[in-house]
Amino acid sequence: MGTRANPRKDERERQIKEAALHLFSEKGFHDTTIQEIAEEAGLGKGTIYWYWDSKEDLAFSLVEDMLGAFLTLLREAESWDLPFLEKLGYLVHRAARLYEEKKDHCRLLWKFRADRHYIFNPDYVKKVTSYYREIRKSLASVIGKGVEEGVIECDDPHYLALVVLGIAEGLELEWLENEGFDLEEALQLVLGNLFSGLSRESSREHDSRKGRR
Amino acid sequence: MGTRANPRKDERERQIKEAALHLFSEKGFHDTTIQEIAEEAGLGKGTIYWYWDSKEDLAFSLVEDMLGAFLTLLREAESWDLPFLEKLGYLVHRAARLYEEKKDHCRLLWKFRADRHYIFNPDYVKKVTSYYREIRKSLASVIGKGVEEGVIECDDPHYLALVVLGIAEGLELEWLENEGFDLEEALQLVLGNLFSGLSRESSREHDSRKGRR
DNA sequence: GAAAATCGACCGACCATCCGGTCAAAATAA
DNA sequence: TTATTTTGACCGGATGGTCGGTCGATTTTC
Repeated sequence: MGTRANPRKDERERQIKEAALHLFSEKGFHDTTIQEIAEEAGLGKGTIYWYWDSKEDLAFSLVEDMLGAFLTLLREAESWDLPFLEKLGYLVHRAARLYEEKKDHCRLLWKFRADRHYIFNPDYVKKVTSYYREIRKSLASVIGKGVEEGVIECDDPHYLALVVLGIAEGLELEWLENEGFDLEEALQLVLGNLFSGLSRESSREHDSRKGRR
Repeated sequence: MGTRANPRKDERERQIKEAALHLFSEKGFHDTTIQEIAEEAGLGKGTIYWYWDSKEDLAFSLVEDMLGAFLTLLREAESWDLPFLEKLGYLVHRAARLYEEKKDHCRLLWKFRADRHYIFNPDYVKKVTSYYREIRKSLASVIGKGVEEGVIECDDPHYLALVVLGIAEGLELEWLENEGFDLEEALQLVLGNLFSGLSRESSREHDSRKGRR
């Protein structure tokens, strides 16, 4: 029994996601109502439930869009054939560009991040957590190659990945909250100095801080 | 109408704040109910409204406790009579200790931060924003003294303060989310390399990144 | 090719529930 | 007794999700 294809499916999903992204990123999960999303999309409330199972479900698809894009970039970076420091610089450039392109997604992730456990049910939380873990692993692998190359000294690339992601997130926050803040410039400044510190310290005999745990 | 002082006032406020801190920091603002706070404090729901005007009001007093403590530390630091790099190192030490002591406050601030505009009414938001502004100003002043001392080169201490706070917040997040992450060590590593980069670059002739906007 | 039958996208009134805040009354202290 | 403190039943507003129904488009039938 040939079920009819829905010719408007893509357009509807786009409409709804666009409206949801706009509202969630501005007001957070709890203060955005399905009613508002429907209104902004120019559709009836019930229509949203035709395409998604729940408010949670809709929200998650937006989270996944961003985390997936970022993870994809990192995976790509793992295979770039560049000297470590250049690779890192280019990665920062690409990441900053991605953030710029998906600024609303960034805002949304930020709003959801703190209490993702109380927005999402355990299954979704597991998925989100797994994205973050994969992101850390991928970055750790990039850093690990830098260690192999002998460019930096670091006993625990996974720890350093954590630090780098922390820096990135903190600066991302400043970028979101301060008009005119140049995210890429700040990242290059801080990470540049961090890694040049880690490489210099490995040639001199220095104190004990070498990105170990 | 000689109003009697309420001998239980302090104890009650402590009980309620303690319960609220615990619940807000764990579940965020929206998913914590007044009922739950009252239960955990071992009091009736109405009693909370004897001591505070609203849920918002109670939440704000906890935010203020932390922001106030941090700002006080920074103001103190402004008056320490130490060479810049030592002052900064000690400040990081003290800040890390404060965070450790008030870890639940940190969690709470973090949960509230993203959507403070939708938790608090405009008056409270103004107060919170003003705390953050004062914190930036105070840190910028500390950094400014480092510039005056000639220890670092930096065209815009206010911008650098933003970057440093971003780093601190990002690493704070990793610390909150990763058991065993040593916040002070990470901060010293990253800020140490950042500032030693900024001082080295000012003695050599280097490229254009010098913590300017 | 026109009428009839079927389908499925869409709608929005409605329901069940939740929760911040109120208040009258009870308990306690002075 | 009077003033203060505490309580929790109750109120009203809000909202996520449901579901019966509509209607235009597609398919079938003649």
